[in-house]
Formats: sequence, structure tokens, C-alpha cells
Amino acid sequence: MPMTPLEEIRHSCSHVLATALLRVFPDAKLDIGPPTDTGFYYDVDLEHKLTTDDLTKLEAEMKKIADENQGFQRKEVSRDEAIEIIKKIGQERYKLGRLADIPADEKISFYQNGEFIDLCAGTHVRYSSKLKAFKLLSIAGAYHRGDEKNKQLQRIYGTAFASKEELANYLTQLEQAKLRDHRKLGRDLKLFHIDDDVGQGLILWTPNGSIIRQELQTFISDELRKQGYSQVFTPHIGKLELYKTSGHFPYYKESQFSPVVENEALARITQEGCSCGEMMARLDAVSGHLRDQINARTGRETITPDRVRPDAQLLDGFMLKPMNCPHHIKIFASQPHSYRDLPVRLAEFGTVYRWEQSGELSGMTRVRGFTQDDAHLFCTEEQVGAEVLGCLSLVKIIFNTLGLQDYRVRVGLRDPDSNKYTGAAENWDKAEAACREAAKTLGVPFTEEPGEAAFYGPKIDFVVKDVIGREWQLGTVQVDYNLPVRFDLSYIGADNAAHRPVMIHRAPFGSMERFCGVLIEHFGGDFPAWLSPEQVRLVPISEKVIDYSRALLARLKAENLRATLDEHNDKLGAKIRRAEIDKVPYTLVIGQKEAEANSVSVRSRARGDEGVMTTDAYVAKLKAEVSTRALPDKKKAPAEQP
RNA sequence: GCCCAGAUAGCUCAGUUGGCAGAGCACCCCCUUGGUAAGGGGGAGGUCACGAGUUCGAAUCUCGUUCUGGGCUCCA
Repeated sequence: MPMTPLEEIRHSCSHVLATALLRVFPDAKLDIGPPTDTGFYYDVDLEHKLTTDDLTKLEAEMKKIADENQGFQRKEVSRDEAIEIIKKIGQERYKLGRLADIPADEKISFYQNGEFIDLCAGTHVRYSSKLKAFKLLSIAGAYHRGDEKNKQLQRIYGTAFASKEELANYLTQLEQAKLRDHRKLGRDLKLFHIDDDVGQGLILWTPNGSIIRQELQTFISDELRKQGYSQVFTPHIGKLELYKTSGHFPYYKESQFSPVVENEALARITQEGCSCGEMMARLDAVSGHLRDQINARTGRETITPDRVRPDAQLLDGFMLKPMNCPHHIKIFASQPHSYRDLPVRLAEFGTVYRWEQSGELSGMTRVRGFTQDDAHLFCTEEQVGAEVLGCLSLVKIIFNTLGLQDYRVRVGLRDPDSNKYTGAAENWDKAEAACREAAKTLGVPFTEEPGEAAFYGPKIDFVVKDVIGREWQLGTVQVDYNLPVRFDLSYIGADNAAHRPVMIHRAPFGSMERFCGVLIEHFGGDFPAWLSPEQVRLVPISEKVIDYSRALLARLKAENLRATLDEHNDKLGAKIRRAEIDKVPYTLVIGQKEAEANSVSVRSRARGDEGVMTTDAYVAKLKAEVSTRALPDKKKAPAEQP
């Protein structure tokens, strides 16, 4: 498949980088060097540990190669010839494996530029002098073939464009993006804090951030009430056996916090002289009774005999809940249900804990404790389609209200080659069909991705990009035919017989933490008035109007608006500047004129000076803006930013 | 978890070959009483991430630990 002109430039840069690499480090063993969405990289196996100084050296060598104006020449060869070439250039270590990947019926080609030749399908620019604007950016580790078990190679990232201007623009864009980073804005605007002494990946919501979260929760709760959901509350922990029944333990053991064992049980087991390994084995083990139950319900050997231990050896504990489903299931199961009750929709802002690997943590977007705007729907099989649609429309309402337009939809299907999925194939087929049909109604393009399903069912995810281009899954809707079986859920149908309900898991935000992180970047900190921690800043021009300003502050607070008064001993310009830096949507300038006329001079963060209006008129206007959850106007062209 | 880089005041950062811990902003006080993005002066603020080692002497050199950033792997 031919590449786009930009891809050709970037891919050719990979080859030029490899050429430079071999000139500087002749013993480098090359793996692969493809173009990416934002540039290119080359993976290399090298004894020498590359440093940023090396990047400078390599880049200089690349410039030289570009100036040498080397031609890129394609050579098609037979497989035997290919092996010979690879051996001749001493690149057997990875290239022979890459050669073996090429299907028998595909042409094998090499590209040569100057002294460098590389196994490559192409395509390339004709001459290296076409490469005028490139830059090496960073060094990273990357596993060979993306497999953790393989050797970690050194990956050199770079970017390239057709012109120097485009490259410069891209680099400025990167700088600009850093200013929107939720980790920076979170600190500057005092939205959240992560403290080493509390723990990695555990968010402390400071007062400002808490206001945003609270407003979002109110917004969602309002929508849920309209759509017939019931609010529930459940504890943060549950017994291990609950998760053995659901199948989450020990299946996801590595990504869960360790179980909490009661003191007495711990003392007893220590007295018995149990090793740590033995204790873990006892925690993993199940009773014969549970095994029989689950295997009967699922109709196959879901729990194998080796996990069963005599009751005397079993050890139960509590787990920090990694998900809310089992708790909600127990609420559903606590009462008999008629088909007339369905669907039952149980919603909770439920906090869950997951043991993410330390290297995966990132600000608010990847954390170890987070609160899902979770709900579980229990419905009949006939209702699944309509309920999935309802969930999707909720996600759309939320995204529209917040002006989130730049997202993609992913329908996660099971990977036919994997056995990690539970449940009968025909149920999977039905559920996947329901998701596909529902996604079609969204009116936005979606991709079907095998292998992206949850282990209990297919799902529809809403994925957005953060400021540095990383994708994050936010909203999700998942169909589940599995957990109702494992927990033996039922309802009584019109035929007076027991039927199995279908479950739908859904979280339109995904998690409050990740969603807020993405939202901070989406708005760049310029939140709409309804979300702004501080909606109005009162700025008195002099102390002479301080009494009027204080009375006005009291008035605004009484109207349930979030306002503060800047009593600093500064000039007006400085106070305005501070309000702008704090990203307050409205600044009210108060001087003698305003005090005498019971009015305010309004300055909008987005639109600048809006002139004088009566206090009553302003309050009414702002309250309307807040209650309709209006989006902020596009910010005016930034003046001199700090 | 793995690879690379980093950690100095609340924030952004400087700190030379090892020799008294620095600046700007923010904070507090004083002067200034003003009309839409920075008036002026003063003050306070530090276990240089933590722990060892080398040295007469360590923010600076070495080792270890923790955390952060960029990747990789993972993400129910």
C-alpha cells in the first residue's frame, strides 16, 4: 500500500536515522522503523545506552545524509536473496524474523539509500534532500514485538514535516498543549492534589475541584432521575467470596489491591505456621460447594478441581471493590422481581480501587482509586436493544452539554482466538449484534475492534484524546450475559416461570477522575460558569466602595452564586489580571459610579468588557447561564498572556 | 513492572572546578485610592526528595530507596 507524501517523508527519516545510527554505532542491531501519526521511530538493539547528547549527534549525522542527497532505490528479491542480503549486512538478529513475517505470496523488497539497505515494503521519497524538516525528540524503551517477555530495545522517536514552518508549528503546538495539561492546570487552579504520603494514583480533590465534581454529579443525577434510574449506595469493600462468585478474583488478582484478612484469621493462620504462599493459596481457594454451584450455573467446568480445598483450610478476606457490579447485583437479588419491574436501573457514584502498575499512573487519567458514575441495568432480553440505546443517548446528552465533539466510538468485540471470555457463544453473538445496531444509531462513525471486549460481554466505548494525543476511554456501555448466570439471577415472566435477566453496565463519564482530567484539558481551565469553582470575582476600584462591594458579595452568595471579593491593595489592572489568571468567568468592576447606581461593570473572561448593567439584570443573566449549563463563548484572541 | 531522564521556597527556575542557599511570581506588612492583564518599598518563607558512602568540607561526586515525567507492557 503506498504511503501518503507525509508518511513517505517520515518513513524515509526512519531510514536516514538508521543510516546515521550505523555510522555512529556500527554494532547496532536494527528492528523496525515505521512512520506514526505524529512522526517516526526506529527500534534498535544497542549495548551503548543512548543519551540526549547522542540524539544531537545522530540528528547532525542525519542532516549530513540529507545533504548527501542519497537516492532511495527499491530492489525486489527472492526470499533466499533476502536472507543473503541480511546476512551480508549483519542484521540477522531481528531482520530475519521480520522477513519470516512476510507472507509467501507477497513481494519482498529492500530499499537502499547510500551505504544503507533495509528490508522494507516502502514507499519512500526519491532523494534524501527531500528531508528538510526533521527533529529527534526522545529515547524510550520498547519491547521487541511489543511483548513484555522479549528484550527491551531502545526506541528513538522523531518527527518530520514537509517544511521547516510546519515542523516549527508542530513544536509550538506541543508547547501550547503543555499549558493545557490537566496536571499543570490542576495545580495552578488548585483543583486536585496527589500526595506521596497518601499514595500514588490516589486523588485528593481540593475545594475547587470538588465543586466541579459536585456540579457534574448533580448534572448526571438530574438526567438519571429523568430516565428512571434508582440511586443506591454500597460499601467500598466486599468479601472475597463475592468476587470468586463473580469471577473477578483471582482472575484479575494482579490488578487488585491485596485482600484484607481479619486479624483473628491472620493470627490463627500464623500460629499454624502458614507460609505466605500457603496463605495466598488459601485465599485463592474455593469450597466444593461454591465450585459445584458455579459449575452448575455456567454449565461447564468454570472452576477447576485444583482450586477446591476443604472448608477448614479456606480463608476469606475482604477486598477493596475493583468494581461495583457484584454489590448492585446483590441489591437486585435481594428481592424477587416480576417482568413488570424490569428494567431495574441501579445507579451509584461508586468508588473502586485497582492496582495499576506504577509506570501506568498519570495525573487524574490513570489512577488507583476512582469513582465511576456507574449503573447496572437488569432487563429482559427483548429490552436490551432499547436500553443500550437509552444509555447511548445519555452519553450523547452529556457530551453535547459539555461540548465534547472530538471523540471516537469503539465497539469492542471478543477476540475469536482467545479463551479469556466467559459465557455461551450464542449469547455473545446476540450481545455483539445489539451493540453494533445501537452504535449505528449514534450518527458518528465507529470502529469494531476484536479483542477489546470485557471478559463478560461486548461493549461500546467513547474514546477521547488528551492534549498530548494519548487516547483515554471515557463513557462505556457493556452488555453482560455472564454475571446474571454466575449469580443465578432471575425474574418471573408473564408465563409464571423464572427467566434470566440480562445486565448492562454503563458509565457515561467512565470515572469522575479521568473525566475531570480530560475536561480540564478540553476547556483548558476555562470552565463554563456552571462548572467554574469561582463564577464571579468582585473587583473594587478603591476602598471607598468596599462597603458596597461587600453588600454585593452577600447578595450574590444569597443567590447561590459562587463569588469572591478581591480586597487586595492593588490597582485595578492587577486585580483584573489576577482574575484572568484564575480563569474566573466574570469579573465585576465596582467603582463610585456603580455604587451610586446599584449596578456593576461586567467583564467577561471570554468577551472582555461588556459595559455596565444593573445588579438585578446581571444576577438574572448569570443565573440563567448557570441553570441552562451554557457553554462558554470562544475565548477572544489572547492578549499578552503571562 | 521494564527502559531513559529528572527531583533546590507554594509555583517557575538559577546555583561555575565540592567551600555561607539565590531570583522572579505568589504570600504578609507599609506607602499609594486607582476605571478593565503587573504602582512602589519592606518582610517572612529551605532537613537542596529520603538514606548511606567518599571528603577537612557535599545541593554539587558514588550507591541505594521513593516519587515525578516521556515511552513500553497493561487497562474488568
